[in-house]
Amino acid sequence: MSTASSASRTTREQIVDAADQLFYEQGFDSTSFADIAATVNLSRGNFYYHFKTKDDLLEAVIDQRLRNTQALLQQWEQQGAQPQDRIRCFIHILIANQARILLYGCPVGTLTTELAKLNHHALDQANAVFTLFRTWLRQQFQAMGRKQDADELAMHVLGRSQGVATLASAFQDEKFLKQEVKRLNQWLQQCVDDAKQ
Amino acid sequence: MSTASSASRTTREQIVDAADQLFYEQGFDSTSFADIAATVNLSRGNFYYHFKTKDDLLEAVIDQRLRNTQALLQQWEQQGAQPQDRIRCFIHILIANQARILLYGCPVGTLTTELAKLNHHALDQANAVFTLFRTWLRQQFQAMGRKQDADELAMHVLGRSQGVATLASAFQDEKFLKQEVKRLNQWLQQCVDDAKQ
DNA sequence: GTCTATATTAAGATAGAC
DNA sequence: GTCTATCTTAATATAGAC
Repeated sequence: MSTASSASRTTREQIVDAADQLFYEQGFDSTSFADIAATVNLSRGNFYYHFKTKDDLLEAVIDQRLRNTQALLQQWEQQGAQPQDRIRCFIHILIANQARILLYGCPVGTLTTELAKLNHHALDQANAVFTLFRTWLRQQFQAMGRKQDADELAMHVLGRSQGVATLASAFQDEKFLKQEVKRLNQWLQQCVDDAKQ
Repeated sequence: MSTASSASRTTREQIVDAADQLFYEQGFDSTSFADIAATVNLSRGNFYYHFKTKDDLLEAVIDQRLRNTQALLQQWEQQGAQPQDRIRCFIHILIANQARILLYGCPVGTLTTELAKLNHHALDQANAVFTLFRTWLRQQFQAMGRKQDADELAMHVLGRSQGVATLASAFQDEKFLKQEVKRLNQWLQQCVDDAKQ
């Protein structure tokens, strides 16, 4: 079996990647093994050699999302000189991922919402992706000097982003998305100015 | 067949009510006819006398939601003396429906998100509920004197509410919900003050 | 590690008696 | 208008050959 550092991905990795994308585009429940098998050119039967159940596959997908999110946050940590610059990196994902957000909403929010309705045991694991963003954002606001209300501000930014993704997707409204990103950046600048006093 | 004004609801009305609630709690796709039939004490077979397909039932549910929303907006129109008071009625549904929002999120946002992923033809109809709120909110901001950016403000309020519902549900966080309602009301007051100048 | 064939289950939908 | 019984389909999951 090849390692993660190998040039070509293992079948297992291909399955997880395909599932990750399809769960985002079609939802977890309505994505069948047949859909995934077709994407990676694999027979349905062979599927179960890699994952015993669909829930096992979901866990692998969420684990991958958790790792990818942590890598992304570390990257932003390098990119932004000031904490407010790093928070702007977060806000900017709405622009960077605009096309997919308009079509499928936020990958984190839509999955947690679906799993909550399905009463699925993997819900806590899916919510952990939100917690990664929340904790990271809180650290940035703390670094900005907002010790008292850093978590409240983190949740505010996270919530605003969720709302933008949901409505932009519902109305297929790129202009709204850009307007709200501008508003969020203005709000953030106000935070910076307030902290300076 | 009894009329809508009859004291006891028709079987059809009972089915729509049960489906309305279950689609909200469990999602449209994962709610089966068996679930609904059990709720209204009806056999699965008899179901098809009232609705030919599950999609027909969905359309009836959304139609009911559209009518209920219009009635709600008319009610708020009466309740609030000033347009800002009426907008506060809208913001206040986050508090009034808090328990259900914490468990199941926003009924409008979660349905449109699900139908978008299912590529369901009833998506436009479901989005029309959003449009009812949007148009009504826009009218209130126009009445406040914000002729130029009334629609942008309406979308902003709608988006903020969506974000609050999504995150409050994910984190089961009543405190966050209340904080954000407070912030939203403060933001609205700022709008009122700006308009007076 | 991958394949084909098949078992199992659940859900949407129909037929026909009452 | 409601019932029971049944059809059909699709999806998860398994068995066993290669």
